[in-house]
Amino acid sequence: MIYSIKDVSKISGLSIFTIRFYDKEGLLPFVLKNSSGIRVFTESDVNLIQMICCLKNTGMQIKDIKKYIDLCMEGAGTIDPRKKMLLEHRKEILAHIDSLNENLKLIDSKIEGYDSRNAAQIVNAQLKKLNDEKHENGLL
Amino acid sequence: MIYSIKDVSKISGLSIFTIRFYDKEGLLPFVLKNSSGIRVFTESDVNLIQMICCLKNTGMQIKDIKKYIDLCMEGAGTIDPRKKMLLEHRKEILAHIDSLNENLKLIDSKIEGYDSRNAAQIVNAQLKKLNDEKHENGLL
DNA sequence: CTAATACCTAGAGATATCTCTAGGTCAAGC
DNA sequence: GCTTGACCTAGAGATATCTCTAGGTATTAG
Repeated sequence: MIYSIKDVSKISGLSIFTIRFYDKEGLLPFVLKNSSGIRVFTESDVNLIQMICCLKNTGMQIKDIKKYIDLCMEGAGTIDPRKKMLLEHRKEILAHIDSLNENLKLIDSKIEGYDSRNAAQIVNAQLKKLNDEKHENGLL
Repeated sequence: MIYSIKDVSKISGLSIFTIRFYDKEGLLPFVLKNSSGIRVFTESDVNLIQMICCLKNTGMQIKDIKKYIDLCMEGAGTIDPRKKMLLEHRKEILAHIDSLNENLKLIDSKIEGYDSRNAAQIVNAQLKKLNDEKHENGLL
């Protein structure tokens, strides 16, 4: 099974422009071209592109993804440094998740604050209404 | 207690340049200047800046943070839309965390794959060594 | 044969977010 | 009075990541 750039765009969610841009940046050295100069993607190319998306989605910069891909192209001898990169990146993702959860606390407390302020406003409005009624009834 | 821009930089982790940039972008309409034109930050300014950092750290764009701050400046009447914004943003953060965890799975499986490939290589090396020894000993 | 379509490259433009520079003001200490 | 240091503004420059345009080629359907 081979894929056109359009196919890969649909599969990966990257725009065609972005795929070409990634190629220009050296992220896709494994993608071959046919005799007319058109990119022809294999199953394994698509898998690698999915991995690139995965790294990108988790915040890895293009230049670092390139380092990883370059290691992949060098063959099985680079499994150790590749694994090291992924473990390092893994740590950063976990730290990022922690940071998001931490920041979420402040946001949640803000939301709660708004709830209680709203509640206070409602209570105040009700008290005011009661008070007004008393005035109307000449009780105060 | 009042703070200089340098103090706020230390407290917030933002560079002085960034604080001024945020002010230029309209994120800090609450910060007053003294008669010499120097920014003077109050306790509550610092708190709001922490909130801005929190929104920024969780991926909110500056133009959206500005919308939130503008609502804050309008007073208590905007609590509902502010709360709505935060709830919406909260949802996005949770989705982002989910996406990170999802991508993490692929990365983890890749790391595992490297582990087993490494293990396989070690086994192969050992088998090769045994084989070589047998050859040396004339057993094969 | 021609027109439509999908692809190509090189390079310009866009976007978001800083980051820094130049040139100036102002207050404090010597 | 002068220097030093922290601050100011306006605007240029940097960075990362796309996004698009112009101009051209190859394939295919009518």
